[in-house]
Amino acid sequence: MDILQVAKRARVSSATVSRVLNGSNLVRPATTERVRRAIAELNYVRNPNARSLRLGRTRLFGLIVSDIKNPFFPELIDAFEGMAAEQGIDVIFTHTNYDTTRLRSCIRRMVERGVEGIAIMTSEMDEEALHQVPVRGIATVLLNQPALRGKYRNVAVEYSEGFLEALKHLQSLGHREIGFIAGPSTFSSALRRRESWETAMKQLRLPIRPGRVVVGDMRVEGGANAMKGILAGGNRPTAVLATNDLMAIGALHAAVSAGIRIPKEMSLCGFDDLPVCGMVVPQLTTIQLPRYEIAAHAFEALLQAVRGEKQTPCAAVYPRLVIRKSTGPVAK
Amino acid sequence: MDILQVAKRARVSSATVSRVLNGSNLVRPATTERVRRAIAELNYVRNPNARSLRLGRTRLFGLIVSDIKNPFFPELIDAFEGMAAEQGIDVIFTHTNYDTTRLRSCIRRMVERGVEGIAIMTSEMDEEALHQVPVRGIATVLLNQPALRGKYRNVAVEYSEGFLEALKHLQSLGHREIGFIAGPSTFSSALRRRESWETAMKQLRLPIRPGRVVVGDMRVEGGANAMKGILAGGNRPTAVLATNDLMAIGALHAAVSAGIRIPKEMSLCGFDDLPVCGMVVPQLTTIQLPRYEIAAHAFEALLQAVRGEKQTPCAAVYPRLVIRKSTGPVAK
DNA sequence: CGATTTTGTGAAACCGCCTATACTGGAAAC
DNA sequence: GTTTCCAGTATAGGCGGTTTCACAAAATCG
Repeated sequence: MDILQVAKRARVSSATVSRVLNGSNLVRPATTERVRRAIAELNYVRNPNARSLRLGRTRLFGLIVSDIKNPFFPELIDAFEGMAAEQGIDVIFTHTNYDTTRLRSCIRRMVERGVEGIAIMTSEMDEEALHQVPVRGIATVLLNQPALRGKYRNVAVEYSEGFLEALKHLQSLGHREIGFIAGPSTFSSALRRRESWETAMKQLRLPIRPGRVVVGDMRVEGGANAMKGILAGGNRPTAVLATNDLMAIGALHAAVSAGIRIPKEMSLCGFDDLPVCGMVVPQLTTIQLPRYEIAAHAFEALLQAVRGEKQTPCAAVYPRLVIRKSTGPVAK
Repeated sequence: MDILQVAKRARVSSATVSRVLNGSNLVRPATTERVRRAIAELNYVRNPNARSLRLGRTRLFGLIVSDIKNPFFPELIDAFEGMAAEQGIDVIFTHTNYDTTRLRSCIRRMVERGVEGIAIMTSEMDEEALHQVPVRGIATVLLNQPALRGKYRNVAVEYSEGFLEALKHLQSLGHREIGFIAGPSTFSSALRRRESWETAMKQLRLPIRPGRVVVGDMRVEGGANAMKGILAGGNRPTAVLATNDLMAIGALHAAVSAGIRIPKEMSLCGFDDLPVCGMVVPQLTTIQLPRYEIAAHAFEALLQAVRGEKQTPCAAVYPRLVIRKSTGPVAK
């Protein structure tokens, strides 16, 4: 079922069929029509391998995420894939499970598959694994890896902005004693969020007291435990921020179990804005990570690189506060 | 950077390099070693297009889902992609947004890309769109499309089993007056769930009363409205099942807002077992759809087909009840 | 009406890899 | 010492497209 069959049926040469297929304007309308009909009649589909081989372009992007089950990623994938579809680009997709070794093999698979660009939207990173990529002229874009800025395209998340906005919101409600549920410092993103929180606290002259920062495991459980820790300590804060929504939800459970009413007796704010934030009671105030924007920037960067356009400088996205029901005026 | 460069450097012919690459055993070890070194030195990666073109095999599967943002799908994708990676198969991924037109173009893109198998895990379906696939000998597996059984491989979900188990559970708690929040009948999966519920109700001799079945839009909002409808009617049921978890959660919100305590005054049961079920208060009892199993069956079916093995008969998965905190003994 | 330009089409050369077939040199058999 | 055989390697063709270039047919012009 190749181009030659079509050519024969339309009584033209394969070259003409190819021209019709590619919308060349130097084929007579009548001929075009004949070819079109032959294509339809034979139900012909062109072979992308032959095409890519000849053209040296695959129109294929790779997308690597850490963990698709983490609700942060689906929206990102959704947006990325949608934009790709619009451009006639297919996306091959893999996930690493936060495993650097798997990241390596993912990258390798993509390179072997001949992708023209790779978006590595993982929280873990391995500079070694990246080395093989740029050598082959494959465009690469990373998520929030400022350390590698300059070498690779990067979509930066300006966490501080988000925390600043959230803290201002709490401050305006009268809160001054604010706790923080951090993540393990082995997660680069957790670490960065924690630093950004501290920066924002200092900027607003809010006190960071010992025992007010508790570490959780980034999951619901961990958030619950962290909140128990906070409640156990004396001098309870009037508001608590969490590194991510899952921990905020855990904290919510723990607080409710302890008989603390949210937001009446304590305000709570998460980070990420997962869909679940609107489903818990009370609905969770949170700092929204603009996932669509991240995907859009990443895709745009790859597209520019592939097209050989000049690269716009490193993109940044700004988290935004989403006020729901879990924050309120400080109890008198 | 082709095989010839490598051949030149290793002072052999391209044929020998190819043999080394493909693990042929008729190359002398010393030669193999020379070629290996040349490959490493040149950092050579073979061109998958040329390879696929020659071999007629792409080692590429397509995966189509309705909506990756629906938490039902990520786990499925995760499992599918994981199994594919183990087999050295890449996965190209698209989503339809429940749009039949998009399904068509998705399938088309996959066919053009030359996938060897397509898993169409969507809730919408269009038999027309499928026609082009088997013609090209591309393996296809559908999710829960009994109408097309026989023509295509199919992973069937035996909804009735799940409903039966849930209803027995409720029955054992003393419930007899059980309501149902259905989905729009335009969704084939919603329709099938509703029918299965009715079947199970009849089987257990439970009464299906008018006004007890309310339709929602499959989202949280719709569930809340449906519950309001149920509460507005007289003769309130003591337990309510929902077609999916999101609507069950909406129903939960509505019930709580109306001052009804769950599960003390009313039991509630969802369907799907999304991660969010464990995060709401009270945690939601639900019927679990075994997503990993679905993915596994689908992948296995494609793999068998591609390998030309004889097809095992149509696979089926059985939902299972997960009892949490939203169901309890009927109020006296 | 012949010369020149434009326009449409075909032949053939690739793209990088695999592999059937042909060939080589040396070991084994005679 | 020749023949036979075989492991190891090279040559060449083809997978299905695209594209350059050459050429024929039609259109334009003097």
